[in-house]
Amino acid sequence: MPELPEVECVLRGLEKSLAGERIESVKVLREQSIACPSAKSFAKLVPGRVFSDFVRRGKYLLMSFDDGSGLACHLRMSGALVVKTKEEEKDKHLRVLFKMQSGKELHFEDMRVFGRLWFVKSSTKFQEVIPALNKMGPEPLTDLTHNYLQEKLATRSQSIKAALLDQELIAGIGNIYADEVLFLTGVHPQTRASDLSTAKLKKLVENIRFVLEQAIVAGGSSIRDYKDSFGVNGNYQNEALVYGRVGLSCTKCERKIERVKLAGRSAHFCPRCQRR
DNA sequence: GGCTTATCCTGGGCGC
DNA sequence: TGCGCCCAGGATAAGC
Repeated sequence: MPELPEVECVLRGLEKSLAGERIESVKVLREQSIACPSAKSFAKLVPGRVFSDFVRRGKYLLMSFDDGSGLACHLRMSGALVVKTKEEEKDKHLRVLFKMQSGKELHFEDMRVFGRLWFVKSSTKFQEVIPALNKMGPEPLTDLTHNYLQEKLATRSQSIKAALLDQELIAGIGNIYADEVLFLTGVHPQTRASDLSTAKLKKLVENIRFVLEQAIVAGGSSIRDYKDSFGVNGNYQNEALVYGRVGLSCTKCERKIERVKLAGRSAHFCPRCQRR
């Protein structure tokens, strides 16, 4: 499931493959995948545009065209943007097909149909069409500091796990990396967010950077449904320390990894290394 | 206002 | 083999 590192890997791949490419046609196979405008308008408005800039904000992919308009995408749980040739086999979960003038194809595949695409006119900013972008917290790789977290978490009574998943607090962290970061920091996921000491917050920020950077280097995670823009699975799942390891031994102390339901999500932790 | 829970959606895994 | 149930989770709406 794509989080910040996976989106970053997809973005880098798309930039390599599609910069300067002109879209010839668009076929929407599942109308639900288009958030804005209507699927019909989307298919009519996008052809003829040329990809120029590629930017990531949190888990959003923001792709600008040379005329100032743009294409935004959120992969949600199972979405993938894959560049293929027209000879390659079409995935059965193909939702939107972009054909380039050069013969390349961009496939938006999405098994669970949670992913969304937006077309943004040249006179409009991405933030005007996607309000979530206005409220999004700092980028963890570049702008996050422990002072910011300390200030924001001081009055939060919710769990630290729920807080890490809040995109308005920090952009881009999802369930997998939140669990990994908390394990490395030695913090139980159910710890009250306001209870973390300054030292723990400093360590938390360091570990957020470390885990996300490691995951990008590994090409993202392949736990469940993620693949990059070349259709290749990542390698980070081989390095996950707690996520998806319920009942297996902790890599530090050999206690069995446990799982609890928290904020509607499963939280994986070591009961000895992450005491409440 | 802060927080939790339900909802959307599909396929894989499991038990019967 | 086939059926039904449960689970996975990001964003958002609804409810407390």
